[in-house]
Amino acid sequence: MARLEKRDEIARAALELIAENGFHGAPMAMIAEKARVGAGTIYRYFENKDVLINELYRDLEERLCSVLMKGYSPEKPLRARFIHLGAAVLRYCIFNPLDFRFLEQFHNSPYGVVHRRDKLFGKTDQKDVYRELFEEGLAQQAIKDLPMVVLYALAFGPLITVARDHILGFVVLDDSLIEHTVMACWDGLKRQA
Amino acid sequence: MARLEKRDEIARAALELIAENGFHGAPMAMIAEKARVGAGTIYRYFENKDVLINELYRDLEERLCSVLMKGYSPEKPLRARFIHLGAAVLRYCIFNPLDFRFLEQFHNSPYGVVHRRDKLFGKTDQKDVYRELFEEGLAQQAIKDLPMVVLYALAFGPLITVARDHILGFVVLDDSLIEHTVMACWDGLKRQA
Amino acid sequence: MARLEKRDEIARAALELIAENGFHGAPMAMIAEKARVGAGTIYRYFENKDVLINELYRDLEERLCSVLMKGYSPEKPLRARFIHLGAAVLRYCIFNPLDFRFLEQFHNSPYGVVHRRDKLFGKTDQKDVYRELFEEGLAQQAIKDLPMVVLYALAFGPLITVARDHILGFVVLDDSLIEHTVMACWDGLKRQA
Amino acid sequence: MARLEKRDEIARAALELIAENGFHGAPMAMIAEKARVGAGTIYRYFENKDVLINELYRDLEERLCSVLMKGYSPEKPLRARFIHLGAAVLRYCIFNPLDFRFLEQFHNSPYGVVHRRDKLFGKTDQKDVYRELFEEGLAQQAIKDLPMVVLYALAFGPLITVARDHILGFVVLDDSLIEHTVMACWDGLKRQA
DNA sequence: GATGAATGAGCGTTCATTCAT
DNA sequence: CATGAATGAACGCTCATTCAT
Repeated sequence: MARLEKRDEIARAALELIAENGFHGAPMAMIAEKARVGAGTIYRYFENKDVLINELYRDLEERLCSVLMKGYSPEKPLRARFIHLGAAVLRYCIFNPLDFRFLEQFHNSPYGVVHRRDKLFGKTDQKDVYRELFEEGLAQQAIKDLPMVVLYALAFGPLITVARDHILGFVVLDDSLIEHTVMACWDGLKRQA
Repeated sequence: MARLEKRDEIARAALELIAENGFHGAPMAMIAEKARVGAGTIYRYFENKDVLINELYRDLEERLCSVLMKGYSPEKPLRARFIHLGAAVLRYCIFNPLDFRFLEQFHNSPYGVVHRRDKLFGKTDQKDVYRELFEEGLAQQAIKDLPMVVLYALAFGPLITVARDHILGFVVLDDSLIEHTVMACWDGLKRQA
Repeated sequence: MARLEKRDEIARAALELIAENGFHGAPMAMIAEKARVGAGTIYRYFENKDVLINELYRDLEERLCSVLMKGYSPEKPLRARFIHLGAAVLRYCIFNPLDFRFLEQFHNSPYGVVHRRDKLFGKTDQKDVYRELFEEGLAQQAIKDLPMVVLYALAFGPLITVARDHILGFVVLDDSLIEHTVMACWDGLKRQA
Repeated sequence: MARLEKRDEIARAALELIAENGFHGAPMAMIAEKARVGAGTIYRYFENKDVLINELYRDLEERLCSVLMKGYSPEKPLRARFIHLGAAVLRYCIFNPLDFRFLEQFHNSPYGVVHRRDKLFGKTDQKDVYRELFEEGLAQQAIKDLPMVVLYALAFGPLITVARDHILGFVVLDDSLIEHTVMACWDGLKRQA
């Protein structure tokens, strides 16, 4: 098995177990077993459990980001772009429930806090398609004049909540409902007439 | 120290530690130490850690609920009532960050899932002021015709996100911003012209 | 409640719980509850758990001894006397399963060893009807010339085993079977032709 | 150290401590210390304390059984065979006092009750040399017509009692005394002329 | 005298991490 | 390199005993 394959095997196993059972329901030994490697082997690829979790998150963010950008065209109107992105996020979460569950675990933990702080206050220079979109909307006076953080909240807050409820079976999101939910988020963002 | 005082001492210590470090960062021994009682003492007041956590939640829910209803008048128009509730929730979270952090930990855990399921699908008969408000809004065709679960998401999703960001210091919510944020949530809910 | 009544209440509760659950399945708090007294109260009557257990045993031994002697007449022939005693022991055990279970727990524990040592090697001066009977049998050359300890074993070993099996439901001892079992023990003891 | 050596080290330590102090006087930490391994190591070899105890018993039963059968020839007369077995049991207990003390602890505990029930009422298909012997004796009308359970009691009850007393130093069993004791047990079993 | 709340050492068990093979 | 046996600190919880009321 090539080096990268083994790393992936471990990452997949870890993500799955953490998604299903939380950080504390995913002991390293269980991850090793699921990945069909020795327990010690994990430490050749990841310095320790914290590092493993953070790298898992990075991988996931990248994957999600590339999905979001598929079919995204900056020429379209703001609303259409927002709805494209929102629907893509929601669909990704729904069709990749393990990824979503992991993301939730991550965000709701000390890991997530640190990560979010870094993201909001520089420390990272990755361009953020949402930030761009919001800034453009602000410049055009198309969306409400609220702090960036609040705009994020209005856009993502409902999506995350609704995705979790779908995965838990509290609601069934079909294509139409996804669209309507994202449109409702837009209504929250946009300047009202 | 009176019985109730000691119970409260333990509850406060537990809530604080859980809020700050999560369930797994709040061992019983540490709770005992913080509450300045013996480790065994906790078990005179709470059958076990699970029960402690659930009672903490119950207490908190009650406290929050009574705050929400203070000054709530069912005669006011829908929008005004929604904004009253939303602003009250947000203010509570901001001024009681430990309570809020605890609530988040709780909701994002098996405890929370069970609780939410019971709440959504009967099993509890406490009347829910939000549900009533949404049902009235639906009947009046004032808010969007979406499943109850989605309405909750549109109403609470942004508030929770924004409350967390305030507590983490990513944004400062003053009275005006609180009001505007809640109004934006209402825009998300209400039927657009 | 008079002092002795309360002592008895505690003793009965303790015996019952120990019989049913073993020493470690009978916490002091549970004994107190069953005896309807405060946990601390037990310590007014018994210095500590060890003392309680030993006194329980003493009480029981006394009770058993008095039952054995009921209807015992030293004038009857050896065999008849032996059978009287053996059947009485067996019947007592069967009709007082809690007492028997307690005795077993006691004998099979460090308590029992100490007690037995004291009994065999003096330290106690209570006269022992069995010892007398055996000594008489030895003198008459009616029973086998074996050490006293072995004679005890031949007499009691089977009775204890069979009593336990009855209580556990592995066999049902009726009057006839009791008699035959005790007679078989006598066959073990007596000098064969 | 090889895997089996370490398992044995743990098993020996556990057996010794349990024999000397009972199940509750043999905490896992103490077993680990005596076996010179870490506390967690025990759990690589035995799922938990219950399993450890049951495996200890199994091992012991096997050892004892193989000793019993050494030199046992089914062609010999009943009495000779019985005496061979009885003397072998007694000798084993005397020369392996830790094993014997452990067996006693085991039999006098919930573990033992379950095990005995299974043994008496099927659930196990291992052939039992004693049962065979008794059945043959019954068929030949050589031993008393009593329930199997009572026959066991007459055969083993005295042996167990006497073995314990030897180990505790209350009597010294030499070869001659062993033989005479077992013969006395036979007298208890056999039909009297 | 009687109480029962409080204690804290001790229990069985888990698991992130190390290191000899 | 890869392994997985070994570790031991830490966990949730129990209970004999004490002592303020």
